Amino acid sequence: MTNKDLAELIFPDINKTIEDYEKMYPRRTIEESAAVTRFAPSPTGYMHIGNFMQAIIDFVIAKNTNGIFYLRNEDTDQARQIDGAVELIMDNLNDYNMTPDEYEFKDQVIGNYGPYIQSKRKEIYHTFIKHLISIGRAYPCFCTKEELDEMREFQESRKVRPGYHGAFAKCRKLSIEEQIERIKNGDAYVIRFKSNGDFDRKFRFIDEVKGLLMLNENDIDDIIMKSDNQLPTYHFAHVVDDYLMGTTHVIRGEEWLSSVSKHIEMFDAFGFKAPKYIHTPLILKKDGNSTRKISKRKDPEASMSYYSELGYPTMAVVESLMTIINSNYEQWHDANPDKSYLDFEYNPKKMSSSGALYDLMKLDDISKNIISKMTKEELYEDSYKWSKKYSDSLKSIIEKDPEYYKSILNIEREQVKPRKDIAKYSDIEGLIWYMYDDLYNPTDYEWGNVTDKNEISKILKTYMDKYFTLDSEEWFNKVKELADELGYASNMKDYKKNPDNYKGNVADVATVLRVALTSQSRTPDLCQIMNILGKDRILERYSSFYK
RNA sequence: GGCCCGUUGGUGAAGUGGUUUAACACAUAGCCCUCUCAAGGCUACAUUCAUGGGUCCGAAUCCCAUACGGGUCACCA
Repeated sequence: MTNKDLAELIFPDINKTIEDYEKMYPRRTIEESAAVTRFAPSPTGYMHIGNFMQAIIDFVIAKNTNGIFYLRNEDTDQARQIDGAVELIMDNLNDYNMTPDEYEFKDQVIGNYGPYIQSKRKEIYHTFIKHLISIGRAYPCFCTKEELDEMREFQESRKVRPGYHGAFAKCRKLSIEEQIERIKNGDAYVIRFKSNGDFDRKFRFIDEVKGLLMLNENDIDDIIMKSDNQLPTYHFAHVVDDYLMGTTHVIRGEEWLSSVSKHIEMFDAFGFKAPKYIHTPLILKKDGNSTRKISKRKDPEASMSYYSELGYPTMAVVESLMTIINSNYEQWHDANPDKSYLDFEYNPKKMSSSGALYDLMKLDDISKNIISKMTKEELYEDSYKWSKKYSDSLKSIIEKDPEYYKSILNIEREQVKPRKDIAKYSDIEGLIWYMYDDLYNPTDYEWGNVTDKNEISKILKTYMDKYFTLDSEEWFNKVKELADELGYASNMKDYKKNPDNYKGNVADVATVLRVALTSQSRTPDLCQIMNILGKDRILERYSSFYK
């Protein structure tokens, strides 16, 4: 009885070899410098901002080098599967214009290195495991959960390093005859990798972000195939898939750093070259006095849906993440305002190796700048698209009269330094509602210094009778004339010199005009608002204050 | 607990032994501009790079120790 017999017993239906698969998936014919990256989420119904940041890095590296960015669905844990999770990931990637070059979605396979869904790759994994068994680098383990728990307790009580290694790896000592007999007997088993490592020995590992690391060798016999005798664990699938799919750069969270010794040993066992690794820092969150990993349960901003729902332009989210990815991005972008972030050359060595707090204030700032630079058409398109998904009220406002809506968006837009007051599309309604008669039903007027009803009436009446104009050149001069006539200072400097000579100043007069028209004390350029509203509607709103 | 990673201001950070009296951006505060607001302009904001030692003519930058924070030790990825 040999290892081959054992392998044959476990996988009788597997006839292919590793070489067969290497022929099926030949090395990619791309330039030497081209990178192949992958986004490999597990479909748990949620897109985490940290994962998304990694996807951006994957995407940028691939685009930087004329390489390939592909999506792989890591669904080896059936228990955590959530319906619709794959759709959510695809939608998210599409929303951000990050459609992968290769992927598998709804029976559609794009790319020659699939299947891109791990649960459809069983035969491949089995072939590779069969090979490992036949060369004596993997074996069946019959330990029950109880036995393993007992082992762990024992290890803890004796303060020895926990895990299935060395003398604790009971099943690696079983003879082949014994193994075969127990399998024939129907005993449940998993397949474990047989480690040759020595924990006390170190090896050099280069992480593209952190640089040279001295890590302990792995000596744990990890499970590579679960007891369903079908699906592999992450560690094994990672090695097989990234080899076969030709991944050159693996971008993943820092939490994986402690498993690289396992992965490296497995790559070695097959004689495969391991990819480059970029272990990204965690995104953190300040919680009181301490910082912690941003959490799906506690922090809504951990989910990408948070940004979609509030209506941040996708580029704002991307750019804010780019500043974390490479902090020199912002300066580069200022120097190259017309270039896409995909032209920015990502450098893992410039990435911070400590966790970063994601700053929502910064996001707002970036977003305001981006929105201020959009044309009214672009803002209209984008905000309308958003409203259709997230805001019925904004949607109906827009649909009532798209041209009117655009004219409002255009206030203080087409100028050298455009207005920056919208950070996200959910802000819009609260900024423009008073421009709509059917929404305009104010209960509170934010009057300034002038509150006397008679005075307000007088200002409004006089304005409409004698000084009204929609000509932007003339507009403010007329307001000044109005101020003069009613005893308010039209010149601020004069007013500051002798405030007692006047009832107030031209700002007070303008405030009355503004509040009586919008109920708001803070609005964009009043002349532009008046132009959009038109004389009739202005008169209608003003006349309600007449005495 | 073992192993690994990290620690520059409120935040992201630049910085790799000598024009660093520590860039830049956000936030905050003040002033200016101004019909309000949003902007914009100007100014302020770390005598100091977690702490303590050391190496050196010279250290945020190199070395050691300590402290603190994080990750990981699953048939989860």
